[in-house]
Amino acid sequence: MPFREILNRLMTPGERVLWEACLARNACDYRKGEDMVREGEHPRVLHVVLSGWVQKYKELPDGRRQILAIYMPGQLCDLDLFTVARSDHSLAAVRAASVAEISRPDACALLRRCPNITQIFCWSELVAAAVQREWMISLGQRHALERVAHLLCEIYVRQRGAPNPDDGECDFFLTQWQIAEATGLTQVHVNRTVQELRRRCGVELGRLRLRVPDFAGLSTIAAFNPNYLHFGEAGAGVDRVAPLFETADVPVFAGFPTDGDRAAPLGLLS
Amino acid sequence: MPFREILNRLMTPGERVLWEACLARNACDYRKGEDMVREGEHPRVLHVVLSGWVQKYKELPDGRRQILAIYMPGQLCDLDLFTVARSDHSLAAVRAASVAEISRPDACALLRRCPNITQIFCWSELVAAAVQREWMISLGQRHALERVAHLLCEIYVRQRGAPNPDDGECDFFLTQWQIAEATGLTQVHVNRTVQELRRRCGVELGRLRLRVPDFAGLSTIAAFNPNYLHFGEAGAGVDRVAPLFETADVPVFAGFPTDGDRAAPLGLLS
DNA sequence: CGCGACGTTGACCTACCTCAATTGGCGTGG
DNA sequence: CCACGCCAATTGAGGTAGGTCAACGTCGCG
Repeated sequence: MPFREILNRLMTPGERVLWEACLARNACDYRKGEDMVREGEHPRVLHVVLSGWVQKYKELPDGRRQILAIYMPGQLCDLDLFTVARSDHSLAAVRAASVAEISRPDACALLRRCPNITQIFCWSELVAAAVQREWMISLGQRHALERVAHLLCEIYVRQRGAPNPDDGECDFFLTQWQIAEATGLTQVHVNRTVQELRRRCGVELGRLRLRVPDFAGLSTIAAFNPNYLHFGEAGAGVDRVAPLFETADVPVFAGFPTDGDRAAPLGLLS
Repeated sequence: MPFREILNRLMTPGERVLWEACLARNACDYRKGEDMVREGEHPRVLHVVLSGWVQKYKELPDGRRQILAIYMPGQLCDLDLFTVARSDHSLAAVRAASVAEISRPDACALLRRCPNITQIFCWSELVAAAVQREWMISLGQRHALERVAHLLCEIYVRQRGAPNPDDGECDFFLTQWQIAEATGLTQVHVNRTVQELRRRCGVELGRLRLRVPDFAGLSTIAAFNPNYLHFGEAGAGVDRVAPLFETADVPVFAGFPTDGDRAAPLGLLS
């Protein structure tokens, strides 16, 4: 269930036209590893993946680097930068990638005109946060084998959808070095771990493809539970975001203080 | 710069009254470790910390547990649950804590009435995401000493504000076991690490307090850079969230397709 | 006074890291 | 079409940060 299918399902045809026109205005190509946004910069534009994958990462002063998220075609990478004076992370191409850059005014105008699009991206931002939490468990609690298996499961499911027939394949653009940066392991140890997965359930990794002949086996190793991806909830999720965007001067609940009330705050928080 | 001060600065007095009235409607007390929301449950209410700390966590089938975030008084713990059919994480008291539970209808009504409050919490959700990213670097890249030092720095700064006079103290409600669950280490190793920090820069931890006689030293060990907390940007940040909430039927940009246009989508995304 | 929760210590172990060299595939230029 | 060079994957040997297990100390509280 690739993200762009979700978008197609959630946008009206009219919205889709506006959205794609917006994307078409300014597309950029990046080479492998090239930075699109660097930590500390003032963000000027929003980035939407058109083709290839994009990585969000952060690095320590001494060069250690952690990949924080992977974005696939259709995904908006940095809604958060909309609201922040200087970026607290970097964005780079995983390998050759094409990315639409949307200027702030264009984005504002579009979102203002299509509240539904705003809601879709707010919702997808929440899903991205859920994915981050799942990565935190990997980094903090899972062993190397589980970590790598879990990453493969996630990437597979994000492209092919949840309950899958065994044996299938999908794109896979990360090098073993990048897997290492995403999982907090060493490139060498990732290599050994991948070999172990090959041995145990026939996973094939290479030539930019991932083949999974035994998804059940792989997801058992990973203790993979796809709920956190919130598939199948997209429509309902977006609807539930809606209340945040409605404004009305309604009474909040019975006995509620009115705006005229200028009583001192209760000082509840201690 | 505790979160509740930020709230006070950003809300109008009128909003503050409404907000606190909302909090006052239903306050609950929890004991140490008691769950407020369990993974997989359908979330019914939003939780705002009144006193004590709250932890967001997730656990693996075999019981390994990762603390994902710590919430302090004034913070809304689970805006994301607003939009989700079943929670993908759990919420529990770090130790005895008092928490306001806001029903969905109340929350909708309040947010509808005070868009500014919605914006404040959307912004704070973005900051929470930034904190999560910083934790990911800890989990993936930092050594034990750096990890624990970084956690202490964060907790200290979140309570006392950014540039601090050396020597100060603050609340500290985590046990060493909980520090271990947050940092992905072992309780035993956390103990040894804390002792090392005591030796190196005189940190004192105990009796629910954290004393930091040499913050500069501690933050050097941690390579702590407080930018990710986005202090001092709260007001501007909230203003920048605003465009997401404005609706208008404006032309998006020159040459933009109109709603009448029902041309097929461009098929840009590949 | 006794119990339970936290913190502390020691001995031993292993999952993963480091360093370093080698192999294989692929795109490019001759 | 081949040769070169680059990038990614692989292999080996040896080291260490941090884990495991188990016991003991200490503080606060009922």
